[in-house]
Amino acid sequence: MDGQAPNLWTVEQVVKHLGITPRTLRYYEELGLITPAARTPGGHRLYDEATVAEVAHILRLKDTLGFPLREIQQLLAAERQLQALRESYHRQEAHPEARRRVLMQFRDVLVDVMGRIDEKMAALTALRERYAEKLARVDQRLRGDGGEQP
Amino acid sequence: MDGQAPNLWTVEQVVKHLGITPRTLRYYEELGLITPAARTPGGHRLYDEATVAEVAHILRLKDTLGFPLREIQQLLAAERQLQALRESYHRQEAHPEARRRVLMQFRDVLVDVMGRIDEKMAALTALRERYAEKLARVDQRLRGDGGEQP
DNA sequence: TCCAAACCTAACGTTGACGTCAACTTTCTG
DNA sequence: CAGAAAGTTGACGTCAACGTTAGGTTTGGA
Repeated sequence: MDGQAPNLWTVEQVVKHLGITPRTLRYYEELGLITPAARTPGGHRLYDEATVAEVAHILRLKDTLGFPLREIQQLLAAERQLQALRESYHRQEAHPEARRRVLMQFRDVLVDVMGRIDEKMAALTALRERYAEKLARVDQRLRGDGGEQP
Repeated sequence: MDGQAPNLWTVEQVVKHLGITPRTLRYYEELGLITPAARTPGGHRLYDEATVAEVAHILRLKDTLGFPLREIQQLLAAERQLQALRESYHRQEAHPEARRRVLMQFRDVLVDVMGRIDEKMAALTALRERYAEKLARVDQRLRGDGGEQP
């Protein structure tokens, strides 16, 4: 039922969209971060939108948070566990205790990540201020270029 | 004149203060990022407060901005150039044109760095929001733990 | 004075995140 | 239906940022 083709992406489309190389895609797969949604009869990888979005997310975590890929793997694992929980819930297979346990675990992961984000933001704010001050001084000296104290 | 000892730090003091290893300190020196203020008669490195602060700054740039050390080197070079300008200014050796040129160059560096900081902050804000939403949903499900829609 | 702890230089090793090449196979396009 | 372009697996190469080991020298405290 629902024979709708789920709109699959080729390797080339994904890497051009995200500005990466095929090697990166395969490396992430090798580490278990992603799994191509399908293969062509000949073995070429095909990705669905969700996986493309996940790769974009991985890149953000890596580049802006500086997380190593192994940690990102833990994070994604937790998110997937929650997703699995959501689905088991749909099928009414959720033992309330187990359900609660998974939710608490995921909560811990979330709190940890958000704490690290906040740390980064604080450090970035301090850095920004430092450079903003320097910039203000430089601009002042460039403007009133007479002979003030340095 | 002014024979005040400038309060020097040993390698051990620096690394314990900053949570790094001696190897890191030597590596940064190898790259030209820092220079120990002095050596003991026997050759042991000694650092002044300014250098310790610079190492702390390097670590922040590396960890929170994710800058590679070679780029940090450029940044520090620019800052030092400005410092040199400040000193030459004191000694009235500043050709106004050269002075202006250095100031403009440093300004460009500053604007570039601040732009990158702002990019990171924007990305971090988006990430934070994403996880905050997830956290809110999890908390809601943990609280009203009855049988709502997932 | 003696000795453990700290430090030195020089060199090779490791880890993460890919890059690159070889030798094919599949897929798209004219 | 040919040939170029894209993709496959497998393996080795690379680069940054240190870690580690070897073989000595210096230093500070009992």
